[in-house]
Amino acid sequence: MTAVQPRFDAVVHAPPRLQICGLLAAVDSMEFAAVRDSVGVSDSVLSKHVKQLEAAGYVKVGKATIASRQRTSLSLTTAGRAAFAAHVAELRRITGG
Amino acid sequence: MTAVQPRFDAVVHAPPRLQICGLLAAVDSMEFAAVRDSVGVSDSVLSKHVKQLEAAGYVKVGKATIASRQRTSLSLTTAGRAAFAAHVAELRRITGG
DNA sequence: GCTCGACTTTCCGTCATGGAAAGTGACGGG
DNA sequence: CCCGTCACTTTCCATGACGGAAAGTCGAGC
Repeated sequence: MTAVQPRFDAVVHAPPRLQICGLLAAVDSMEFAAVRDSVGVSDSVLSKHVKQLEAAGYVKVGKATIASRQRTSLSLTTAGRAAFAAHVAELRRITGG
Repeated sequence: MTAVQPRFDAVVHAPPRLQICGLLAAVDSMEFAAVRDSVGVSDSVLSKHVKQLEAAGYVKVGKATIASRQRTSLSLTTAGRAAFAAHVAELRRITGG
């Protein structure tokens, strides 16, 4: 049984962060700008939410200077994927999925 | 096509209210005390959340004096079921369900 | 040294939320 | 009839989360 233990996680539940996690869960990593545009928030707002996810140990921020341009890549950590999966499981439980 | 249009609904999204809607979606109606205990909140908190759901037209509150005891029953309105379904659909979309 | 791009942080006002406690209305008892 | 109880409701109050705007930071390049 690889069933995830449902666990409500407030850090993941907030709308903007749920979207961020949802996006990152589907890929290996995504760039800051791409996430910002997909989620539809401003730089400062995304930055602040990412900071919270990072503080929780859910997101890893990768800074890199590629082609003389600063590129910040975001990706979920193992803990982040686990927390997201657990939270999604809890949502399904609550919503009768 | 009985597909529900995904639509994020902040009123439904808040944890306590998501639980309330989840409970009510599964039944015809439930009593105030049962919901309060299932959700695990205090009288005042449940009352306030129910009030918000009622204001949004999602929940119908039925007052009845049965067996000399006040009984408040809660149930989702048609709009409430629609909003809940739409929100759940949106959550699935976001979480890659 | 200065500017630019790409984020970050700070500042600030607003709104949501929960706990505690007082308030309300309908009964049933004394 | 007045009183206490039950089952909620409302009010009061203290946090804390959020977002927008604007200033700040940092490496690259001119």
